[in-house]
Amino acid sequence: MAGRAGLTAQKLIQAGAEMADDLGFEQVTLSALARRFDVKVASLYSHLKNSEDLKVRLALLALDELANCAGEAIAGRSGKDALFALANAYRHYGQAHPGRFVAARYPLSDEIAAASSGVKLSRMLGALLRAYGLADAEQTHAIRFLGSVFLGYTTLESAGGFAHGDVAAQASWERTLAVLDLSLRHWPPSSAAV
Amino acid sequence: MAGRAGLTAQKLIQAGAEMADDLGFEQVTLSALARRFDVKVASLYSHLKNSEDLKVRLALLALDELANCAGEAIAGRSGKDALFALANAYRHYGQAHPGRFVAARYPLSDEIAAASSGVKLSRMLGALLRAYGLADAEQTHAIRFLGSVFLGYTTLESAGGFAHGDVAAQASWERTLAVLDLSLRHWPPSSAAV
DNA sequence: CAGAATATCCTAAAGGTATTAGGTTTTCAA
DNA sequence: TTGAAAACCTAATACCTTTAGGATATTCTG
Repeated sequence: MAGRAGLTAQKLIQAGAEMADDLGFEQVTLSALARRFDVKVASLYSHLKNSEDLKVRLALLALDELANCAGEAIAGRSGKDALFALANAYRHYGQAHPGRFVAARYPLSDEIAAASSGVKLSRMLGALLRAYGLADAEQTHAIRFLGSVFLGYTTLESAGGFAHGDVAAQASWERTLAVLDLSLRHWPPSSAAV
Repeated sequence: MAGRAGLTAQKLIQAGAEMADDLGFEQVTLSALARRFDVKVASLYSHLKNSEDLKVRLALLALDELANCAGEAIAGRSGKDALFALANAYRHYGQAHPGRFVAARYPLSDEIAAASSGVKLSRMLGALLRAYGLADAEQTHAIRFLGSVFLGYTTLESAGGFAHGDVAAQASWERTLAVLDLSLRHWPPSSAAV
């Protein structure tokens, strides 16, 4: 490798991730990144395709870190224990890395999403569900349900949705986890009405 | 009123909402809006404070429409019927107005959020919950849970999260509704573990 | 090791969006 | 009718993004 600043896509993404957590995902621009490395903006195009590419790679990084955290959390656990561990890992990642967490929700194309660690997360949920003994046909539904709750709750919480300071968010979270476990243990038959 | 184009904050917001549904929320810029009305960008500053103001007002419009839809849906219903009606209204609004739906998730400051129709939605959920006979202390938790599921599910669905085309999204939604009803009917006691 | 190939970084230029500071014209009301 | 207020404009500034093409350093190769 050559050059004077020793840039790398890796370094740029990493710096972008830190910048996202510090200043917010929307503040992570090519210009800001160039300033950070004391380099001209055009120079970044040797390492990144464009601005969109930067955001996508940040999303992929965040999804990967999230999947790793979740993976470590559920290691050696199963059933309710695994469910709670994964859920807590998910939530804690969002609290520790708010910018990356927003990045993880950046819309990806179908192909890119299919190759991302998002599918790892999805598979972990599937594996975790086996302990609950759901019918095969219900697996996908349950995975979607869990994903919805995790995404929705953490989004609301990180956006200050219910940070009124009054009722403890921690208590709501615990109730949410209990409800998830209860739902999976009593998963409804496919006769549900609209 | 004077001028030649007869602009109004109202008209601008309305046009912005339509533009959001047609082209995407992120495409709704002051420039695009000015082009639409064949007016110079600077002219918009007579009606809107700035770009942020536009987005906030679009968010408020969307939240208001959403609350109205939900309100109509639950009129004359209660319990499970009301829950399903509200949930379906929420989801259908998102499908009919994808751009506005994204706008509704635009982060608002605490004061603005407190004055938005988001609180109406929240109160509707609370009213709906009464039929389930939850303890007072559990109301807030349950509202947050429902809000999380609605937000999470519709976000994932509208983002193509599980639009793989294979497993029907409608079936997952029905299962989700059934699970919500079940959860509220068997709401766990406050002894939930972490 | 010399020269070629390549990757890195730069300057320059163009195009888009946002914002502010002024003017000019239109409308409305006293 | 005339003057204030509102609507709209020109002009200028400031970012951010992207492409084109040039210069320099590194690395590969013979």
